[in-house]
Amino acid sequence: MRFSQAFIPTVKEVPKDAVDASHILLLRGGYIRMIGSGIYEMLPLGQRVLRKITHILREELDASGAQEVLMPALLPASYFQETGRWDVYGDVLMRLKDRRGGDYHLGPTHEEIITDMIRREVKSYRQLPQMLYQVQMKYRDEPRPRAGLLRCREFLMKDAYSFDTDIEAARGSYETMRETYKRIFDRLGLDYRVVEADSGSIGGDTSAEFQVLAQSGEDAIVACTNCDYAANVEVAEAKLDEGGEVDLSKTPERELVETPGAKTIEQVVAFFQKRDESFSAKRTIKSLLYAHGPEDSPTFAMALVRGDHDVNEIKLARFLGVDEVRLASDQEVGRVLRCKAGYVGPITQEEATFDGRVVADSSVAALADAVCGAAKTQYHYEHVALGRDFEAEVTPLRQVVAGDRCTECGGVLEAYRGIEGGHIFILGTHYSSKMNATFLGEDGEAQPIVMGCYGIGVTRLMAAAIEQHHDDDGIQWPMSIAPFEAVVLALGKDDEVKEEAKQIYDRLVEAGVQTLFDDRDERPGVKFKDADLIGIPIRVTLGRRTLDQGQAEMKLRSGGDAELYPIGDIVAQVTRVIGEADS
RNA sequence: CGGGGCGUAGCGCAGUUUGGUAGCGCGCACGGUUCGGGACCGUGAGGUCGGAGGUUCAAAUCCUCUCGCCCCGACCA
Repeated sequence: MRFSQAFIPTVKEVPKDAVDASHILLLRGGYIRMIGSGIYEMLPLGQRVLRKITHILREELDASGAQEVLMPALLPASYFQETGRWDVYGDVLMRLKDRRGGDYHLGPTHEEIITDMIRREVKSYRQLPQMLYQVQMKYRDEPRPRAGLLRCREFLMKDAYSFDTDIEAARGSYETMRETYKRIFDRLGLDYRVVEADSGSIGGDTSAEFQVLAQSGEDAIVACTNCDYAANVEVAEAKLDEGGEVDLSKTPERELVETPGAKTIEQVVAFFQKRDESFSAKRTIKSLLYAHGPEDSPTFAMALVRGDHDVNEIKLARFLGVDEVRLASDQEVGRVLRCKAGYVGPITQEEATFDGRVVADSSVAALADAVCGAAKTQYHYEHVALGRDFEAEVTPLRQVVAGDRCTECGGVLEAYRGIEGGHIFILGTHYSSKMNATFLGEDGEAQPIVMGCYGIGVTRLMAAAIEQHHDDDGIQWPMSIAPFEAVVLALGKDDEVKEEAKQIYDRLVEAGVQTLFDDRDERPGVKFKDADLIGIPIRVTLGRRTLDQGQAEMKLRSGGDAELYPIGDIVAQVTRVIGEADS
């Protein structure tokens, strides 16, 4: 492609509304444009990258035995109504009506549709297993689209679904996909971790996320420095804090202390540090009132963690045996405990009795002499201990943090931020039983098909790759997904230089190298800046000076110095670099 | 949904406090000089000031309503 004829509208200034590196660079490099909140156009460069990514996806999925299909994006409501997700999905579903008033929506994911496709055709165990996938736009009315392509309302996704006769076979499909995904993410040139994750509202029990490591990631994950264990902090486990008998013999009697204005752990610590400089949040108990169940008559439970820890709400909900919990409002705290939020504690005052469940993290059980809220506005207790001053059910309840010990091997856990690039699930019979997708087994009995589903956010990965591979000047694409493998710069207006550069370009194209030829009537600086911004991995530069020596220059966008080669060797050098990147 | 911010030329912004003929930089067009890291000089085109209503002799500026976008949080296969 000749740059002079290409539609690559690069921009010098940073667009006002972009904050994240990938968003800024995709906009500046002329890859994408926004036409509405969370809705983007793919310009030629962007579309080329997308095609590179989907090409890799298709190659690996086809090789694993999966077959590509294409389902509609526009869906009649009846399918989601069948499984209840028409209601469960709430505002996230992009809903619309046809001219007759019939309910429709745009597909946020396609479990129901593919299950219907299968149930209509599959009658016998002989027709299983099946693994189907598609690459298609998905629609979600996100509460808050953000960061360009990282969280959109319309986004390209590869979704795959497996159908097996029993759970063992389904596990096999899941493992196959897990390995396929690893090959895909490796080929995309991404630094990632496969982590244990929450299955969320899609249902099912076993799932893993493919997290692309990046500072700007929305997800917090931990990974063991010693073994393979890695998990989203939503579900991460850590070795329990040293249990054993807590020695209470030296713990003084509980004492009510007036702590004016000390509503946060920070303020409480500051207050007690006035008397004892060594006092820290590790000696406090943070008490939080949670609500669950119906909004109009919720049930309350109290969660206790050490002051320097955070409650893991997913663990709390699971322990309580409910779908989800939410923090009680200030009004609810006042009604239930007769004190203000900030002074909540497990030991209630006589004017209020708390009859809900009290759940404490195991680290709280290890405290022999702690400070906690007194459930009385402006007061805290000091010298309290679980088992002596109050009772609670003890369970791992807190969010795992860096420095915690791995449950598998005892190694130290490290914290990362990650971008969820892929998610694989074993769904079991969650959808097939609701939708009556059954087959006849060898014994002639009808039974529900066992399913799995596997997603990869294609547009999101395009942005994630940039979050991971860029510098101040622009993008540094991995070779496998770069819009072009090489760019040839012809410097100056010199016709001879231009002609020679054109010949290098022609020979590269002939050698099968995807090449962009910057033949524009621009000053050298502009061409260098654009080449860096767009991020093409290999840059070949020809100027008057190098031409006079019969040489051209090759430089890698990823770093290193520019090297001069005889013009006749340039093609071989470029193909060598591409070959090395492939292996 | 809660909190904060922003809508003025294609892009980035000033002008709004204190109403009085809409400006700057980049980009764009033309001419000239320049040509290995986003050149310089000159000339020029380009704006319903997000939209609607109101106050006023007069509104980008004041008032009311409304739409859109961004950030933090809540939320999120």
